[in-house]
Amino acid sequence: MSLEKNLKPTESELEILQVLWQHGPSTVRFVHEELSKTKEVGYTTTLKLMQIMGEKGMLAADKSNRSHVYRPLLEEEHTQRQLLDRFLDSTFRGSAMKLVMQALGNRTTSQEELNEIRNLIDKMEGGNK
Amino acid sequence: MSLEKNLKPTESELEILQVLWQHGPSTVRFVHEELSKTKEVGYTTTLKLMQIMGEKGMLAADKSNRSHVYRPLLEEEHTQRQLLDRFLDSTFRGSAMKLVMQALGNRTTSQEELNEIRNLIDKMEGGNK
DNA sequence: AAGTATATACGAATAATTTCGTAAAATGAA
DNA sequence: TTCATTTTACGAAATTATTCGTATATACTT
Repeated sequence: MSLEKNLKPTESELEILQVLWQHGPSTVRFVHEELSKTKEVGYTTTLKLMQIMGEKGMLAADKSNRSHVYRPLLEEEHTQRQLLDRFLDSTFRGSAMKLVMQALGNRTTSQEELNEIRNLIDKMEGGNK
Repeated sequence: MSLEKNLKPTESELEILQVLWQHGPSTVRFVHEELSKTKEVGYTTTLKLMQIMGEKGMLAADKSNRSHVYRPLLEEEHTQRQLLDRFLDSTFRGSAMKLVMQALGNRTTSQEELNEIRNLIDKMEGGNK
């Protein structure tokens, strides 16, 4: 009975969600300008996408003003988690290990971040024994 | 000028690649039977997909026998890496840390695997200082 | 009020992906 | 050889995702 259905955002939808997660509730105009920073896209395209996302239950719109303000109904971590699970399955045949190794390997990760990860591992070991 | 172009396999194509990576060069029949274990799909659908993948340069076929034997032209780790990079960007806005934390958190990971990861981190720290 | 700018509504074209029917070729069995 | 089975070839339908043109509504400016 979760409010958050198992909606899998498409590539484009995810881009929009990212803007909303990062900047909070926004107008189509704002989202569109953010997207425009990294790719060529028409305004009505963005609008249409956000309307569709509304129908799908991914976004809610405050329509009290002329410029509707949209907010995400999907929670960021939850969605990431869901996408990660799928990705893990489809790309790494479920091996979280291989994924983590690849994600860390050949990538510069700060000392601080490495420590955070180490802490997490320590905690997990504690819980496992 | 790499032989391995920046081909992004689709969802279905990836499923086929996984079978080939895991089992080595195979006939359409074999791949199809593997896929059938987890989903409903027609034989000619699998065939068609593999033929398309051939055209795209993802697979090569040995046609000397009646049953063609396909092998992947995309290297597993390289492809995973490429997909991981995209996924990281689109889903975690580039934060490898967040991805790793999510991948490890709330997931049972064996002691052995945790140690491997710890080793990798140690090695990375060495290289960073 | 008239004109301009900006917003949403709506429908539909385009593109990408997946699916499969049907036919023809190759093989094996009766 | 004849019939049944399995395979590839080919085309196209069905589905999903993306894009955008055009119309209409709303607000702002002069």
